[in-house]
Amino acid sequence: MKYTIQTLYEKMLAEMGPQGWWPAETKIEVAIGAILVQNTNWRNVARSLAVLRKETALEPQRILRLSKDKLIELIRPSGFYKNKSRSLLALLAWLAEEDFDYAKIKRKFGAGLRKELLALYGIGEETADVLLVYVFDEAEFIADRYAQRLMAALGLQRADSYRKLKEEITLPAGFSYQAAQEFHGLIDNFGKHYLKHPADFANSFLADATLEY
DNA sequence: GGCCAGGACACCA
DNA sequence: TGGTGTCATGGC
Repeated sequence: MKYTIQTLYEKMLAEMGPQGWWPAETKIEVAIGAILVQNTNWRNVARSLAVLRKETALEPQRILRLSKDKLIELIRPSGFYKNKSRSLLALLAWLAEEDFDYAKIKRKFGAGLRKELLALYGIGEETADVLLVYVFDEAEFIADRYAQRLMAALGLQRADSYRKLKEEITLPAGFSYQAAQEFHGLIDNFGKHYLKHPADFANSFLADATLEY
């Protein structure tokens, strides 16, 4: 079976259903989680968010007022706490410049928003795209490891790095940010179930699928 | 008990 | 540009 990005998304959604990939009540919670989850199991992130919530109610201004050592203590379960505490403060301070008004920030930077995010310490391509999709409501393709593995399994040649895949894949016109959110959740959960080992893919509903883009 | 997860950065050639 | 070492916790 041959798929386009659009029909692949529809197929995965039909087979797997909505994933509810990012468990968060607010956008600031997504932003915090996006930093903490870098190369880390979500289970560990959930621990950090729980204690962080107890201490600060996840109010960014309260987090910004924490001492460095206190912040490190709170996010410790997520690992890489030295880097992540610095990243978190950088992102929150940047968002605070516009009072966490995400629409205003979008208007301010326009198409340059991604580059602005990348300039912040600790925010690379994947985290930048995650923030664009889940915080700034933009339809971006998140070319993470699971996406790379999936697209490679579907026959895509240049899918072996974030940037290569990002250049290869363009979301269809009219693809909504909600669809981009869901697509990412579908891809990552598909990967967890069917791409842990190369042979698993053969048992999936995409076993005979190829991507025609 | 080693391996790895919902990455990014510094350093090197 | 691309490859490697480092950062760290907790589950399996």
